Amino acid sequence: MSARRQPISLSRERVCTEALALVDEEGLEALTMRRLAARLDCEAMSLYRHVKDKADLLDALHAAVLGALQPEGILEPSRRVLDARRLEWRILLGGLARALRSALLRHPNVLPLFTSRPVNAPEAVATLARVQAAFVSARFTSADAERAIYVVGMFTIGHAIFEKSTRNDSTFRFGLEALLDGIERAHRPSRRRP
Amino acid sequence: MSARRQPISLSRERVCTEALALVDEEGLEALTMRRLAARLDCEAMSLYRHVKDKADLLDALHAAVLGALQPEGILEPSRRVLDARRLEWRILLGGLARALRSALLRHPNVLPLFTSRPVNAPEAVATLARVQAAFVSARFTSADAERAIYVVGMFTIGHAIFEKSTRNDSTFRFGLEALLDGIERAHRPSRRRP
DNA sequence: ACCTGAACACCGTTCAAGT
DNA sequence: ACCTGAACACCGTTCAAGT
Repeated sequence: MSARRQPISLSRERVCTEALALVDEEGLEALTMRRLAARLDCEAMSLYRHVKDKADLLDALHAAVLGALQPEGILEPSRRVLDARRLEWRILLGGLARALRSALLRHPNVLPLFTSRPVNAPEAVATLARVQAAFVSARFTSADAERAIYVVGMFTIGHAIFEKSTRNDSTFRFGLEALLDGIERAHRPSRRRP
Repeated sequence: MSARRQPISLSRERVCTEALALVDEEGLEALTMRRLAARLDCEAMSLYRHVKDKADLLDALHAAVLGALQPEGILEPSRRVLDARRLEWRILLGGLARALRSALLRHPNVLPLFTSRPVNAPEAVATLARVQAAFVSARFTSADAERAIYVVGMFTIGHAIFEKSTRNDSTFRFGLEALLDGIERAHRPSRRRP
C-alpha cells in the first residue's frame, strides 16, 4: 500500500503471505503474477525466484490455509459428559473439524483449491496422523479410522462451501455430531453407554 | 471432430453441451471461448449470441449438471425394512443425495463451480421443493427440513470432492446413513422403532 | 439488422540481453 | 552468476466496419 524501502527483499514466505492477503481481499481470480508483484513492489518475473509456477503458488496457498490446524484448540461444546480417555478420538476429530471449518471460513476464497488439490502440506499430514493414532489406540482398524476422518473432513469442506453464502453454526454442529454418533455406534454396536 | 456442414447453426443448448464435453475431456481451465468456438466451427464472438458472458456459460454448466436430478431414480439399498409412508422424506433425501453424487462423479471437472455458485437452476429448485414437501408432510418445520436437506447436500458435495481422487462407495454410504439417522433421531427423540 | 474481424487490455512464462 | 525487460502465445471482450 505505502512505498516500500529497498532492502526488504522477497522470500517464499512473504510471497505466499501477500498472495493469501490478495485472494482474501479480491478473490482467487484476482491473483495474477503481475498484480501480486505490484503489491510487493517488484516485477512479475522476480516471483519466479521463490515460486516455481503459478500452480506451485496455489499449492502454497492451499498448504497455508491447511497448515497449523490445532484439533486441541477448539473444544467440543457438547452437553454430554464424556469419558475423555475412551473417546479421545471423538474429541480430536471433532476439534479437527472445527479447526478446519474456522480456517476455511477465514479464507473462503481459497475454497475452490480444495476441490482439486490433495492434502500434502506436512503440518496437515502430521495432524492427520495424530488424529489417526487416537483412533487406533481406541481399537479402530486403520481403514475404519481413515474412513471416519475422511467422512468428517468431507462434510466439513462441503459445509464450508455452503457457509460461504450463509453462515450456519447449528447446521454444522448438527451434521458433525450426527457423523460422530454414527462412527461411535458403528464401532461399538452392542455396548451401552456407562 | 470431423468437418461440419454449414446449416447446422448454433444454439444455447448446443454451446452448453459442447462446453460440458470440453470440460469433461480437458478440465475447467481448458474451457476458453476461443477453444470452444473452434470445436463448434465458428468464431469466438459468435458464442456471445447465445451466452452473455463467460460467467453465464459457467452458470449454464453448473445448471446442466444439477438439472434433471431424479431422487426417485436411485433407491436406498438399506437392509432395514422401512415404513415407506412414514419415512418418505428419508427415501427422497437419500435418493437426491445419491443422484447428486452420481451426477458429480460423471462430471468431476465442474466441481470447482460448486464452491462459488448458488443453486438457481429451475429444475434443481423444483426438485428441492419436492423433497422439502415430503419433510413438511412428515411434520418437520420448514427450517428443520431445510437444515436436513442442506446438511446432506453439503456432505455429498464434500464427499464427491474426495472421490475425485479415490472413489469410495462405502464411505459415502456410511456418512449418508449416519446423517439420515441423525435427522430421524432428532425429529422423534422419544419414540422407538415399531 | 445482423454478424464478425481487428483490436484492446490483459494473462503466464520464456529467454536473451543486460549488470 | 544473477536479475529482468521485451517478447511470445495466449486470454475475454469491445466495437467499428462490413454484409
